[in-house]
Amino acid sequence: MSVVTRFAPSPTGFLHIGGARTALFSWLHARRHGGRFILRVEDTDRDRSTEEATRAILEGMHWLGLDHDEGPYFQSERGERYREVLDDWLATGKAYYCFRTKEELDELREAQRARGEKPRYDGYWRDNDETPPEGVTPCIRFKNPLEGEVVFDDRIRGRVAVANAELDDLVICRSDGSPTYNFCVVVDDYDMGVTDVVRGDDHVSNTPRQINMLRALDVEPPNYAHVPMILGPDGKRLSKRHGAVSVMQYAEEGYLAEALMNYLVRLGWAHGDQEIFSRGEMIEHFDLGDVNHSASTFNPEKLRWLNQQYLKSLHPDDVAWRLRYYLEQAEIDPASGPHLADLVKAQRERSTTLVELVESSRFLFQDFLEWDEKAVRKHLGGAATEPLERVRAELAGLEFPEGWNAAAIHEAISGVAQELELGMGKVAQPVRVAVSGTPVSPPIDTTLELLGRERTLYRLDRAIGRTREAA
RNA sequence: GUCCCCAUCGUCUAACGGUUAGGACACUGCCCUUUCACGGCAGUAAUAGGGGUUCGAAUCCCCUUGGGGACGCCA
Repeated sequence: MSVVTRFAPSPTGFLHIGGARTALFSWLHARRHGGRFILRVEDTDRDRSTEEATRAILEGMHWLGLDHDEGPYFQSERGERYREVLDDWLATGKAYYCFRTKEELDELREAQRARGEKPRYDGYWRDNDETPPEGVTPCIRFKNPLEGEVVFDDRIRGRVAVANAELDDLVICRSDGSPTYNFCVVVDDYDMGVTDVVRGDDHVSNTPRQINMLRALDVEPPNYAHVPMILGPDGKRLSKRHGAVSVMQYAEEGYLAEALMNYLVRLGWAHGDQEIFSRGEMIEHFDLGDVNHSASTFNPEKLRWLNQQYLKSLHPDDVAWRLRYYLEQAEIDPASGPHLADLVKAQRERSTTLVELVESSRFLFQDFLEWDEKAVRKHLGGAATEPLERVRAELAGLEFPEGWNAAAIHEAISGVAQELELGMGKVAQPVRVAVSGTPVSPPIDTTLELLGRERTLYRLDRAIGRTREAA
């Protein structure tokens, strides 16, 4: 049988790291086996679901390249089908109306907790012919088996067993007529032919209930694979209300989708000692059976490292193309500076994100107004006047653009250093501070090549003004 | 509280009964060097604790401890 997996987020917020990894594993499993990957939006809770969240999730999936073969389906559009099953179960005694009010249930649970018991519905209306109380709109509950145990073989953690005595009759339809999550999942997974349910760890305890409902539907349950949670740096579970960050936030911060995917796939899964995986390699090697059993902690440092690895290995034109967006976000006109691919080649070894790359390159597009005072004191004192003037004179002799290249610039600068019997540092650093305002930039010849002749000479003049004053 | 699950360096992980317990991030040192990086080399650092099983246990079993999840007319 061909594999069918699904990702089924509830549209109550953005797509965060945890959800993205679950989606990735599910997608990978489908791709690995040449199966289909379905996207299904679980919006049965109409109060909390928003269209905006749906869009955000779709956007995140798209950015990561997690393409679906079917959907997105919306549970909110499948009401008729749910009603049909509900009516059938009611008619055949697999489900029943429950007239317990919210208040009664709260009381019940409180008392149970006080007695040290597991809080649960007491089954009062399960087999009850009493006349229903006035004015109470009932909800519908599923008749969970009272005896025996539910066993399933989790693809990730192996055999899991839960006694039916631990399970109560859960609400499958609210008193307002809307079906609930656990019920919809069961109907949908069956209708959509899902063969492998890959989902978060937090769903293990739902699984036995869902299996019981599947049995009520008279179908065999799918395979289940519960992937462990992702923890924040504090060791606490990453959730929407606790430190979870939208994947699109990473996009905004200049991370590459490839890097994030690579980071995510290695969180809870490994293939020997391999750290870098192309999309194809992930698909080729991924196996649910190799997924770890324990939760893992999100490590931003490693993500940064990976991002730089991708920055360095991707084609410069590709990176340059993506860079435009970040330049514009930083209010930099991409046309007002060096060729972007050349810029990428020069800066990617010292940038971990595209945002960083943009910031450290700003001086190549715009005149800087702020100087790094410490660097000025150190490198633009009176002693720097002569080297700077000499360099300026040499560079002024180079024609632009034919003679303006790193090799010629390097020759000019090292020539000055030799003439003045100074180390390269004594010449290059003043020049660097002069043109960038900081003590850090790519190799000075490359920096000047990227900056261009006109800007270079202007900034050298400006700096010489300062060194003279300092003298 | 009850049920379920989990446990190798600080972090991500390798090992699928026999290894000096390997790799990666981070950290430290050295090398390279016109700065910062990149890169190279080296180093610190782990099988939670206790019992079994076995010739042999990180690996299998039990207990303890610690962590997580679930216990909704949320998903």
